[in-house]
Formats: sequence, structure tokens, C-alpha cells
Amino acid sequence: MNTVLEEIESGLTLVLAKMEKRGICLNTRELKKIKDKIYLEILNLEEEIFELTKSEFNINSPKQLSEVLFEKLKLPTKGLAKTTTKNISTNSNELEKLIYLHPCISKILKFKELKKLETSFLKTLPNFIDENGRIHTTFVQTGTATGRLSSDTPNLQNIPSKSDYGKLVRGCFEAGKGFDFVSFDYSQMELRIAAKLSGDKLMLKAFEEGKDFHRYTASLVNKVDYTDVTKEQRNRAKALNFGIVYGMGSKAFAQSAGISKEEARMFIEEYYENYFGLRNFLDDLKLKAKENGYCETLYGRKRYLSFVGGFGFQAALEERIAVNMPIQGLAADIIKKAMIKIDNYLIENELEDKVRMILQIHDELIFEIDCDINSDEIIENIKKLMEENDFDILLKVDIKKGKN
DNA sequence: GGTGGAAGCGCC
DNA sequence: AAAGGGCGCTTCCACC
Repeated sequence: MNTVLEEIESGLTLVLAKMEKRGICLNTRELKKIKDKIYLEILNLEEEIFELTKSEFNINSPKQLSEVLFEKLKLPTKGLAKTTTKNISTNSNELEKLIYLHPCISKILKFKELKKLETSFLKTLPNFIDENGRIHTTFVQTGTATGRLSSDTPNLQNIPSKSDYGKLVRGCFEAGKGFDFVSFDYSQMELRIAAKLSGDKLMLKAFEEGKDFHRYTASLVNKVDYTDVTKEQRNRAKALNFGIVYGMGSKAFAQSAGISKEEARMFIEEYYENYFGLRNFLDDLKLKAKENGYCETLYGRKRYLSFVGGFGFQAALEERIAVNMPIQGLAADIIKKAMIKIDNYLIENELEDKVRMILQIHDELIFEIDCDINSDEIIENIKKLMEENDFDILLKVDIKKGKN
């Protein structure tokens, strides 16, 4: 029997169909206000950039931007990344490095940020609303290599949330009249999975004791008291924790933590001296993938690899995949199973009209819940269904409630 | 006018 | 040459 197909995917299809059909409410008036405000700001920025660079050009064209910055203004290109076509990259990460060299850079970064919000979200989302003011995504069940869902037309899994304007955009999604939004968010799901799969003593201890895992990691690699960890130290540890399950090397870590390659190497070494169970587990994953020609999750979801071998880019990429897919994929398996369980629970208790699953965003489920019912116990039950799993992974779900 | 690759960037 | 996993969407640009 194929567990993934029969116990997960087959049962999920109808759940997804219901979510798509319900849709989610978008406040287009509010969205329009943000759009108008951003539009003016973009115009101003554009004008300032033209003035500062003494050129009128399409800032959105990497080719033209590159010409202005590196040929006309002759800004240094040393240390900047190249694109696949060997051109100098003009992405935000690289532009950050030039920020003190010319006053136009910070304006260009802001311009890019706002333009992205305008074109990808503010201008397009209103085109998707139906006669009831709701938007219906399509969840793609067979679209990813790891077992995650994807979402398209429109993608509701990449709605902005980080920047100040991003938060405003996300705030335009509202619960239907008479309903609240309740979100259930797995906390550090992949790290908890990695802890359990590897059996790493210290990782497991951290989670069992309810520690802030990034702070805990920082205290280990910096050899300081848990309570004495600085913000800086915690941020680096956080970048490291995430990077490790992506198969990150010292160069990438150096970049994301803003430190030298040598420092990065020492941090990673110290990291693995503490979490040696994790290192052994990740090494095993690579070996197994090479033996089998595929990697897989505990449920047997497989991803086949070509394994050209050697030490080239492709070989290194496949090692990173071999490390990441079993973790990311199991997270996907677990939330999918939870969605099915929750759907059954709501049907059995005749709650389908009062409690509606609306969105899945990889490690998070969003529901609309009728304001008039006492939902405390229901919320607690949903949380339990999400946290319980077949492998004794210590999962933790955080709950948030709101009108948008 | 349409198409597809590349670049870039929003999210987890 | 790239050098941390997974997506989808928009724009630019070369090309048909």
C-alpha cells in the first residue's frame, strides 16, 4: 500500500477543494488606499533617483540599472555577485553593499520594494475577487518536489507580511462578517523534526525544556549563559539553525550573518560539536540518498535525484536536497494529515458552517470561526490534532486571533 | 502580437 | 560561474 497516496493525498483533495471554494475576503477599499499612497511614493522616489544619477532610465530593468550604476557612476563591482549570464547582479542583497557609496542606492532599494508590492499585490489582487468580495486560490497538490502544496492564481502563500507596507497589505485580508480569523502556526516545525529524526541529545533537551531554540544555540556556540545571549548572537544562531537544514555551507552563512568566512567556519564547527547527533544524521541522509538514488520522508514520499556524482555544482546541490527534503517533506506530510483530521473532526461535530479552514501556508492553518459560538474548546482540539503525530515529534502550535 | 528565459523578489 | 531548501508572479528583453 502506498501510504502517501492513500493516507495523505487522496484524503486531502476534497479538503483543499472546500478551502478553494470558500475563498478569503479582501477589503478592496483599504487596498486601494494603500495603492494610492504607494504610487505617490514611487513617483517621488523615481524622480529623486533620476536626479541623483543624472539619468532617466527604467529602474526595473537590471540591464539599464547596471549600466547606470557601474558604467555611468562607476561604482565598484568588486565583491558583487554575478548573474547566471555573468552580468553584475543588481539585486537588493548586492545593492546593500553599495549603500554608503552613493545616495541613490537607498532610494533604489526602497523603489524596488514598493514597486514589487504595487505590481505583484496591490494592482493584481482586486482582479481576483468574486461577487462576494472573496478570492479563491488554487492549491496545487502535485506541484512541488518535497510534498508541500503550492498556491496559484493568485498565490495566497506569499502575501507580504514583513515590511511595514507589507503588513498593511496583509491586513486587507479580513474575516467574513460575523467571523474571526484564527491562525494555528507550528513553531519551528522543521527544527523540531530534525531534533527528533536525528535523536540529537541537546536539540531534544532544548525543546523538551521549552527553551527559545535560537537563544539556546547561541549560548552553546558562544559558550555563554543562556540568559546572557545578546541579540546579535541570537540572530547569528538563528541564521545558522535555518541554514543547517538547507545544507548551507560556510560562505552562505557568512553572508547571511554578515561575518567573515573564517568566522563562519568556526561557528559551524562549534555548532556541530554540540549538535553532533544532528551532523551524523545529516551525513547519513546524504549517504542513503546516494545509495538509493532518491531521498524520502518517514512516510515514504520520495524525491528522485540524478546524482551525477563528483564535486560539481549539481552534486553539491543534490546533497543539499538530500538533507532538506526529508525534513521539509515530513513537515508537509504532517500538516496535510492534520488538515484531514481537522476536516473529519469538524464534519463529525457538525461544525463545518461555524469553523472553516481557509488557507494553508506551509506551517500554518488559517480558519474563519463564527463569532457567536464558544470556540475555546474547538480551538484547543484543533491545536491537539495538529500537534499529535505518528513519530512522537514534540510539536508546538501557536494560536492567534483577529479580524484581519 | 506572442513566447520563453532570466532576473528579481514576495512568502515559508 | 554558481556555492542554503521549497514555491509563483511580474517585468524585461530577445526572439519568432
